[in-house]
Amino acid sequence: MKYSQATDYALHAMLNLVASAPDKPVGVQQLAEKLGVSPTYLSKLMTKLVKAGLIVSTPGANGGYRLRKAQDEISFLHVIQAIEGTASLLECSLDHGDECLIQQVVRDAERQMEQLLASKKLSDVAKRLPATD
Amino acid sequence: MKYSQATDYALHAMLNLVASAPDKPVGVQQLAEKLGVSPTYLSKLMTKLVKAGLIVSTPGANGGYRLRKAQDEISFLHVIQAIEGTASLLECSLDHGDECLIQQVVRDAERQMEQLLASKKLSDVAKRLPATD
DNA sequence: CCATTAAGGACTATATGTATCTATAATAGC
DNA sequence: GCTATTATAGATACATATAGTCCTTAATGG
Repeated sequence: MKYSQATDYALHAMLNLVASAPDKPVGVQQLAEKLGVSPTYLSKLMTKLVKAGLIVSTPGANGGYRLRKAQDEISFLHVIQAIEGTASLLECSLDHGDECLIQQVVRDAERQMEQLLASKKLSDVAKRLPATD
Repeated sequence: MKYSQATDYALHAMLNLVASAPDKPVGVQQLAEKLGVSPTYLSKLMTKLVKAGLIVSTPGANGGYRLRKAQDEISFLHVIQAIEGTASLLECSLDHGDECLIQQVVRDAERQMEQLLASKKLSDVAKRLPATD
């Protein structure tokens, strides 16, 4: 089980936005160049982040993306779920009367992980960053 | 991000083995019937569990599968990793000098989840089971 | 020897992830 | 209003992973 590569791109793109001036939008071109991804592909991922309410986009000349909220209000979980979705890790395929005990265990574990990912904000990592990332 | 359906099958199959007599092997036919999966497909999953050292198989008449260790020594993590593998949740695609901070956060969260999954044994669920599962 | 059962290889189908290209819409600056 | 710039959306293509089938081989018990 792995996160998609898109999630990795998205997280790095978000950190780039954090490192940029908060008032000046960053274009997908610049972002794509830093991450070494194709602009058109990254563009789709950015759109997902927009729809998730994490960033805002402004089209047109001098347009681009910027954070919608403060960097200490955006968690890793926010970004990850914007890309990966919020589906549960394990869906029981059987139908044994009540709730599946196996499913419950896995969901507990999942919640544990999500709790940590929700507590980690972009600012936690950004403050330990050099110039690029 | 989701576990494959195969993981769900494997976990349920293991619990079935736990619920069965410890000396008498259970055939893939019976297991498949209970889980509602095709025997040939389930067979491949069982083989993975064998190779992971969780169960032993005996071919031939009256053959089948049985646990290799006690049920309180087999964790959810064992079963899950036997099917899903042990690859890390997020692999950083960039090469920024030192270790990627994003990756570190995700790995911490992953470890958190694995720790809980490792602490949950088959016996923890088995003792709260009715007849079937 | 024969019936039974697991293991393994080849193969197919479907879904998902990773893109690319083109067209459309919105915005800033002139 | 015109033009350049930039995000959005749709169609398409390709690779990989998942889910599943079928057939053959090997091992075991009676």
